[in-house]
Amino acid sequence: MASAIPVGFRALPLPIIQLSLAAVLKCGQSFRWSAFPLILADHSGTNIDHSVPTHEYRFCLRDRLVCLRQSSDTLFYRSIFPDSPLPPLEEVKREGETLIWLKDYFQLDVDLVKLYDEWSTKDPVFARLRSRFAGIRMLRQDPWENLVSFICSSNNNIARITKMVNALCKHYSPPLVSVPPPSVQTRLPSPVLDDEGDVQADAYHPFPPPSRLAQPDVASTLRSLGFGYRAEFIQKTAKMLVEARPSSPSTSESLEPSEKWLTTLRTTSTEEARQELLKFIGVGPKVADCVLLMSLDKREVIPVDTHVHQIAMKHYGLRSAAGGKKANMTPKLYEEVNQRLFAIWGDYAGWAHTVLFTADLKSFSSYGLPPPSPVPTPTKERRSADTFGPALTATLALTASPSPSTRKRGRPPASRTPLLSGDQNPVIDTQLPNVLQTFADHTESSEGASLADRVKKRRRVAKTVIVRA
DNA sequence: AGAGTACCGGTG
DNA sequence: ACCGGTACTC
Repeated sequence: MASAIPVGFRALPLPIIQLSLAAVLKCGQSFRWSAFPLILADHSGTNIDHSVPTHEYRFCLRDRLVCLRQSSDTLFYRSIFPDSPLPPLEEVKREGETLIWLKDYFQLDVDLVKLYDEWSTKDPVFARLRSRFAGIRMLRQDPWENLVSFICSSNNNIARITKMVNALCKHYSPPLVSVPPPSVQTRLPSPVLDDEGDVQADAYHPFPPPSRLAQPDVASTLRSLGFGYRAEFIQKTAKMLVEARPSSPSTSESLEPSEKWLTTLRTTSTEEARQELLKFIGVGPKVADCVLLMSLDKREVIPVDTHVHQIAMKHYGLRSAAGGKKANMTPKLYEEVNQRLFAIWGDYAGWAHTVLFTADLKSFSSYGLPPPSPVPTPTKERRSADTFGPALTATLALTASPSPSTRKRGRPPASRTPLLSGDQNPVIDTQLPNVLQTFADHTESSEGASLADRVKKRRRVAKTVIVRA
């Protein structure tokens, strides 16, 4: 049965193995996507029909709410604006913009299957996972939102980070639109009586700009919102950013200068960008690396936390001097883990790391069998005891990591096969010209700088930090 | 320099 | 206790 296009949506042909919304939007990259079930869970719990979307996902941008649904071979999208409905011509134009945003945000010009193939040949551990954890790719997020979100992430869990980020948006930016949740389809023809009049619309708030969070009272307010000690971090970081690049009074609608500056770090070297990020309060090695990877195009960067450390020890033969479970994450250890994993995965190591990381989330331990299926119900995030499923005790005969001087980081994109096959019917998007911004060719000249080195130097002394050549 | 500790909630 | 870390001190 040819899957019907949901009313109001447009269709983009896209195999689910290239992008699994269910996995990617809920695995701790972005914390601002909301998910709605579209189908009442049937009691058997089996035989889920993947030709029909099971969920709708929503994300609030500056000027529009983006709504997504996904079937096994199609991504459905639509936008909702404060002033909709729009004139037909205007709507076509705006949906074109949304499509461009989608391709950029999901980095759809990167062939994920090709990457999976490459990782599989290099890494038997990955090869065993790939079928169960397909479609997990790196988002290309807004750097400012990404930075704030991951300042929140320190010593924290996904559920709480999500609450915090949502509270922050609700408190510091006005609602853009209010939209009722999508209607749920029941399997049986007898419709459950839903008091149609009572369905309350959810308000969607964009992410607030730096200037809004730079105000002094923000710290105490965020504290009262449950941010803990991160409240001060956020306010101080916003203040630093705004003071370094003040907004001119006239800029109203576009990005603030500080946001634009953050985005320019996409075209700088990884090391240079990292040093800039480490200047901010509340940003240490882990958070900096998350931002580098998730919004600044540094796809080779592997953020190392205790879980990644565990994974490296369990599956990749990492035996640290200070090994053992209770080893503190020292800069030295951080670099060890980082280097070991980079040696295995190479250029897109950060992307590979995210697949493994997601696979290690308990909420994804039951992530469908091949081909990928949506996550059952958002369960609580937790690490699974036996990660990666049964029989993964393969000890790897790992070759020694390349010396720091030989390791190459940040090479230009490798695989760029277009995924989107075009020409469908009018409602379906045809292949658009590739308007996506491609990565700048930031070939590293500073290969010698090890993480251990760069972590040593601390913020505020950063003026002394010179990127080595 | 490198190790140790406090920190804000939440979870097990 | 443990935690998807960081700032600060010694």
